[in-house]
Amino acid sequence: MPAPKVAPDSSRRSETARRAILAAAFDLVGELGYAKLSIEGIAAAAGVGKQTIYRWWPSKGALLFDAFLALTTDGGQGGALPDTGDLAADLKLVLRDTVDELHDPRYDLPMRALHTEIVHDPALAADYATRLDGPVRELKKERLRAAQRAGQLAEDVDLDVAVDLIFGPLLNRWLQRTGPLTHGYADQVVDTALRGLRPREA
Amino acid sequence: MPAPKVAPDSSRRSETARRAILAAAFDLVGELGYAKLSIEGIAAAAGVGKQTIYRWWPSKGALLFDAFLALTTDGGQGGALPDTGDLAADLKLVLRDTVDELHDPRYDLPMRALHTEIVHDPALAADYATRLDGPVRELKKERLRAAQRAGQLAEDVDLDVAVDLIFGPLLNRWLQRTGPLTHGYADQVVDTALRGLRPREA
Amino acid sequence: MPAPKVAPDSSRRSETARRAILAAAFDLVGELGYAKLSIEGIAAAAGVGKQTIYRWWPSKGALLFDAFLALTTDGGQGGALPDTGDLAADLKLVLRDTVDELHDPRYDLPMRALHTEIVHDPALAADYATRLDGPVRELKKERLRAAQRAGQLAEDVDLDVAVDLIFGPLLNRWLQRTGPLTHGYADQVVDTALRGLRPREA
Amino acid sequence: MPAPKVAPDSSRRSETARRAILAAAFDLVGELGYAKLSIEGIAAAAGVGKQTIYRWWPSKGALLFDAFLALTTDGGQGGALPDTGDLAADLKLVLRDTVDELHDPRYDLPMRALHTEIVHDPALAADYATRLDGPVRELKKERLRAAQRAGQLAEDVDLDVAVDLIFGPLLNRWLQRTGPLTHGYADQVVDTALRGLRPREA
DNA sequence: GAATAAGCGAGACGGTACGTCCTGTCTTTAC
DNA sequence: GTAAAGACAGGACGTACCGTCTCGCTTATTC
Repeated sequence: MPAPKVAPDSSRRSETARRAILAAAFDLVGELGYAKLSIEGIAAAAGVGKQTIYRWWPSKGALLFDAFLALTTDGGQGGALPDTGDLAADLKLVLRDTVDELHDPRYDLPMRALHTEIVHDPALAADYATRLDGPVRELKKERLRAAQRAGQLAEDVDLDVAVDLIFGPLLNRWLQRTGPLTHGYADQVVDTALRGLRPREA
Repeated sequence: MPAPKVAPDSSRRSETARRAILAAAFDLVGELGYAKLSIEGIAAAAGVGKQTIYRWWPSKGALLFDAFLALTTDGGQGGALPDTGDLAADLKLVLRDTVDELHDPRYDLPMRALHTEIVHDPALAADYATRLDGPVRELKKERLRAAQRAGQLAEDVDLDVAVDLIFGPLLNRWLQRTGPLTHGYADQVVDTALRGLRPREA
Repeated sequence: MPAPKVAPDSSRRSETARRAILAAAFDLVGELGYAKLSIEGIAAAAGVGKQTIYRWWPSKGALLFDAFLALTTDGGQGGALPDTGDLAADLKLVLRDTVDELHDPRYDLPMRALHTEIVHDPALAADYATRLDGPVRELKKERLRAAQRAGQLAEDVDLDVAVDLIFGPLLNRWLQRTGPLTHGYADQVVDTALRGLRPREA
Repeated sequence: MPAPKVAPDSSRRSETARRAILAAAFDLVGELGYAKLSIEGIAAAAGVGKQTIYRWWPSKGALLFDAFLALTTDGGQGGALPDTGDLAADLKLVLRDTVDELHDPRYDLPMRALHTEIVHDPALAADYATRLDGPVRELKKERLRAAQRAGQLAEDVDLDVAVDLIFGPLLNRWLQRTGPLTHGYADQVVDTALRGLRPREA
């Protein structure tokens, strides 16, 4: 074996530095955007040596991801989706909230940055699927399952496809700016996804 | 007026150089990926001075976009979507083709690169919407309109929303690698989008 | 013969352009200094195409030289050195004038630029020797010859060496800034050169 | 205080890099001449990043100067001028050596380059005066002082002026190529400077 | 007086170098 | 052995000019 690149001993790790780095990363990407974000800048803003970043994160994307995760976990509502019994209303509520969040400049740039890294880095994408998207998707599917039990959703629908249909369009429109991101659009997506495109049978 | 930054006189422009640059850009992004793509590299590969690139394109994204556009236009099928009378079958055909294309390494990296630039550059996004996505979307909507006339699609469906529902999920899954991108998935998306999520009324 | 690079037909030459170029060159080198002087800048300042400069001058140095020559010729006093019969006094007068001229910011930068080019370009140096330094040196030698006839200068002195001794030190001190350039220094040089360094014989 | 531009910590400086840079600079200017000397070229030849040059030297001239200084110091004879008791003979010896050195292609181009930079950069000129010209000039004056003590040089001669008269003409003729640079010329300069231009009194 | 040819302003071109910024590695010093 | 600090080799950035070239236009010959 040619020097297995011993993993750093995380027990000695400075929690202060870690937090400062994640905070600086999140702040800076919000200020400067993805293109102008640099490890050097993050290190300086965090009052940290560059090596401390390189020691613990394999890539800028991984760092960005952790910064996101820290944020989500810390203030995370973590809760399940609302269930008032009216599936359409509940979904519209959630999607409208998402619309609002995507309009928040505090999240806009960092999330765009994260998505960029995911697009180009399969390892990060896997991490994202496991640790961020996965849990959230599970909550969504849980709500849909409840709807199935309540007879509001077809039994034979693949829940992953359902989630893609309901939650994907918003993300697309936001990332690609193919159209305005409004509450109205959120409602239309929910209605259309639930009802389907075909005409009602007479 | 704040320094009008006179546009260069495009009548003097070298068509040879333009083509070499677009070809080099497309080839290089396919070879190296987005992260390692450099203007310097493109210039060298195209046998062109860097200034010739900076003179005519405002950003790496714009160049990438033009490279794409040139490709699409040149070999473009340009044609409308198939219309056999069976909407679901036709859509599945198109989506399956898209799946295959997204698996083609020749397009994978360049398209990821382009999408990245679009995510971060509103001006480019607008250009994309107008010149690439727009026309294609129009073709899609045309097929859907035909389906409406044939009574296969509800009259009151917003066609843009419909397009988003049908064609968006594939793109999302490809970009974010949230799941395998298969013909089966394409079929499921079409069926689910058309039929809707709700149980059939008895 | 491999394409003898036909010389341009100077009969068609635009006198307007020529003058504008020389004036712009002189002005710009005075403003910006040698290092920041560019052909492109001169062409722009003169309202002239770059090619018009490249057509008529082989190098930046040659152009600079012509600019100098034009200036000297136009306003040139051209006259001989003063001859009041008192060699030392006459030389001091001339050297003091030189000191003043070298302090004139209007001439300082351009002359430094010209000297730089001469140092590095033998062809230009030859031109300089023939067309600028030569005539002036001849006038100096003429004055010294008169002094010889008047018994104020040794008959066996090499006049070129004499000129070097009298006029060189000022130039050196100015170019290399090895000391202050004053009237007093000019006087000292003349006295010392004339009298020699040896003690008077008792 | 307007941005103190903190000086780099020279204790961390790499001696290897420093030496490689100075050597490369000296070699390259000898090969290519001043005009074609580039920081980029020096960095490449020295196997060094450009930044390492920009970090430690403020200008190309300063680097050139250090390259010279290193050379002089390393192999420097450092010694005083010869003193056989015969001032004229000793000076001729030294000047003839200088003539030979100025004909040595190994020194010609680098010295011309250095002089060019000095002419245009007062800060560098000051450095030159202090660290290179100064010490050498002191040695020259020391020899002249000895001559004064031996009664071979007038007591009231300003030694700086004397040095200028004796050593300046060679430099001038070399830089401006106003005439051939020979041993004979060196001898003539010494004789004329010592004896003066005036006829001997009967 | 029409044809032809040169000079002209303009500016795009393939290049080189600039000086800056950042990368990821390495070394030094302090804790 | 981690951390802050920062020098290092390397490489891309976007800009400025280089010297060449080609474009229409103007201006002189020359037939």
